[in-house]
Amino acid sequence: MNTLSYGLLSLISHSPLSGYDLMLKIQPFWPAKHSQIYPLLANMEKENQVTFELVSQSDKPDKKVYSITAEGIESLKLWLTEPASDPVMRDELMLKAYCVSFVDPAISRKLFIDRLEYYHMKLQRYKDKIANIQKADGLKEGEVPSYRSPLFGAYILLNKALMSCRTNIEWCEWVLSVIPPEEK
Amino acid sequence: MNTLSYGLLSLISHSPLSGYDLMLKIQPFWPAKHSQIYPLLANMEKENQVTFELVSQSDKPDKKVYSITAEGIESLKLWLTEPASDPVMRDELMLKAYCVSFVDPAISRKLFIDRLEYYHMKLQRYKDKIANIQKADGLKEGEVPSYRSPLFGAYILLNKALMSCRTNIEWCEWVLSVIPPEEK
DNA sequence: GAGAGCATGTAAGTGGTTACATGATTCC
DNA sequence: GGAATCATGTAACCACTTACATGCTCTC
Repeated sequence: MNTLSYGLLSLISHSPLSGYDLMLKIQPFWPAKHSQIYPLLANMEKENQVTFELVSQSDKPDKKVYSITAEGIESLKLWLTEPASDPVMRDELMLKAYCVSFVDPAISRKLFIDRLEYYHMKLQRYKDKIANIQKADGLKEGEVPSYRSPLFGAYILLNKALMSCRTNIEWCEWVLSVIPPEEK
Repeated sequence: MNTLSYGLLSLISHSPLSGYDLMLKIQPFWPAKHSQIYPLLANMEKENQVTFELVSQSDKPDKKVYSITAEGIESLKLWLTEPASDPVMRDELMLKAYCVSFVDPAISRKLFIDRLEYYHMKLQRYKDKIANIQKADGLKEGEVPSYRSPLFGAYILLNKALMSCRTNIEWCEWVLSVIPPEEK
């Protein structure tokens, strides 16, 4: 059971999901490819943390839908009592930013303009998701789901994503404002 | 030449550094252990991206101090013209946050209190560093080094670190304000 | 019929961590 | 003498990515 396994278990704990669904859902919090996820699910099934059910679909291929077991819930609770390890952020733009002085402002600006676009795209997606949660829980704007609501976790996470995204946008715009517009 | 190699090259481009120094300096932007860095430096030396000089020290063990070559500078410039790959963030706290509802508020609170302390520590370190840069470049509070200054990159990066840190602190405090204080 | 999305898996290779190994120097 | 920091390296292992492989279903 590594960190990604616990992450998958977290998602499954809220509602049964297929490996494919898990792969899509976990991206914002812990990027992982399907090739990493499927073997972990098989292991967790062997260790009775999850069970699966084969679900036939008429409009799509069949799938394995995983559910958490009582044993899995206990593992999750135990894991939550342990301190979280330090966050790891790896961003090539940070490395490039360190030596932008070597190249023309136009080249530097492009890096930050691209990144700005990336964050604007993310921002819109997070906004949509948070609106969905509020609709699902019948909440008004800015109202927070109750601590015991299964949506509480998703809500605080989306807020974090939203806040980080806005900060990143602010930073990119500031950097663009301090890079000279042109140079020959 | 992978991303970490270019990151090392970025740092070396500003001033000659030993493998040990590089290991310490690159942590905030691209965490890496010495065991990963030393072999990459040896490779880059073989490919004439960097050269090293053995420096004897009286108060400390001898070291290899690496400098960038003309060829290395060209590689850096070329790398800067390529778009930066998407940032990767992996934070165990995000996964735990998703299922905090399963445990008592006291256990959840601890996770965020610990993280808050972590970010406060970081914040102080970044503040100190930014003050050092402004002193080194003879700048006033809020004044930005010129684009061509070798400190420009470090300055914008430290600002990013500072802003992100503050946003994370804000988020942790908000989460603590929406987790009920106790429960029996 | 081709392409895109859904769905699951394995194999090979790279990136990154932990552990092993050594040794100098300084401070307590 | 022991612990901490500086300094460099290798080996084994785990995490992660890319590529290979297969097949269903829907839309154009």
